Amino acid sequence: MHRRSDRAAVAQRLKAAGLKFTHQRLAVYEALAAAATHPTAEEIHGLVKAAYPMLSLNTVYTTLETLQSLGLIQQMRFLDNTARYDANVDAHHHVICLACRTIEDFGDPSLDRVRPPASIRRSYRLVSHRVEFYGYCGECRTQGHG
Amino acid sequence: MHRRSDRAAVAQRLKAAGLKFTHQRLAVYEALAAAATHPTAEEIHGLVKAAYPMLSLNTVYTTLETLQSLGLIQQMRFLDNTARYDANVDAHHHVICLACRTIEDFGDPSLDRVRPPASIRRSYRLVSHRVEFYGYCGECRTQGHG
DNA sequence: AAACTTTCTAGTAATGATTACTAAAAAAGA
DNA sequence: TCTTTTTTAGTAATCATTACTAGAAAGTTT
Repeated sequence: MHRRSDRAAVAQRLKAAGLKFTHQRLAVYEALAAAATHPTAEEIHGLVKAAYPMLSLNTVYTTLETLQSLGLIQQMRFLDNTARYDANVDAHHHVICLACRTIEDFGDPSLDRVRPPASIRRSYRLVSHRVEFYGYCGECRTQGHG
Repeated sequence: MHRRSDRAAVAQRLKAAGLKFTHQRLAVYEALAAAATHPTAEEIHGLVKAAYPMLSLNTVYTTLETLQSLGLIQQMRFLDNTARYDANVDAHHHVICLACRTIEDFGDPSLDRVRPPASIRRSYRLVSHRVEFYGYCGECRTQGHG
């Protein structure tokens, strides 16, 4: 999840877009790339503050927006009204636990290939898709939820 | 979309749950059932106010929550940070236009049958899933967006 | 490296969506 | 009708996110 090339990729993409390469941008990106979960802006802020105590939540928001516009990360929304972020921009899908709301990623070539009906394909120029599964994870079930 | 049985279904489900059958609840449900789009709470409020001018936005929120907990409607979130609602609780999927953000429903039996990898099926008790396609609708493309 | 130019950050304030609280109104039952 | 309980409408509070701006940092030129 945290290859050495990531840092270079961020620098390169920022440069190509005429943007500056800053500690804050790298810190936000690396925190997200290292996270196994899909943190919210506030959670990312908490992660990064250990190393950069004065980095503001506001900067986390603008940095996430910047990284997203460069295609380095993606934003997604599930059950709650907070945006969650993911440094994995490859096609992948999600399972969301309805009890603890944990979100797990997985890849699946057969899900990558699904297509909508022909009528939809005719009227839209499609660029991506995503499959979300909802259920109850093993841990929540052993605790009697779901 | 607006079968006569809907009204009776609402009354019945409310009764079964020990809740009261009110004008407001019916009005919210019927506005949503009649809508071809996936309105936000605020949009529903706008729709309902024509008939019930003093119905508050607050009541729309609590009513939507009530109807959702009874399984009569469903809430979903896509690109923006507002919840959208749908009276269609049957399995169905969505295409979202990245330019105008319109959301279109469609049914597709083959998409209803997709399953995640075995490892996920082993660890989760799955209850539902949903496929979301992102792209650009015909109208936006003729206007040069996407 | 110093000076210069431009972009970025941090802080505060503002906005927008949603929830909390509560007195008064409406529904359901006796 | 009277009583009991739930619901509504209104206001205020909260949470996520965006707007604005002066000072700080990055990149560039000398």
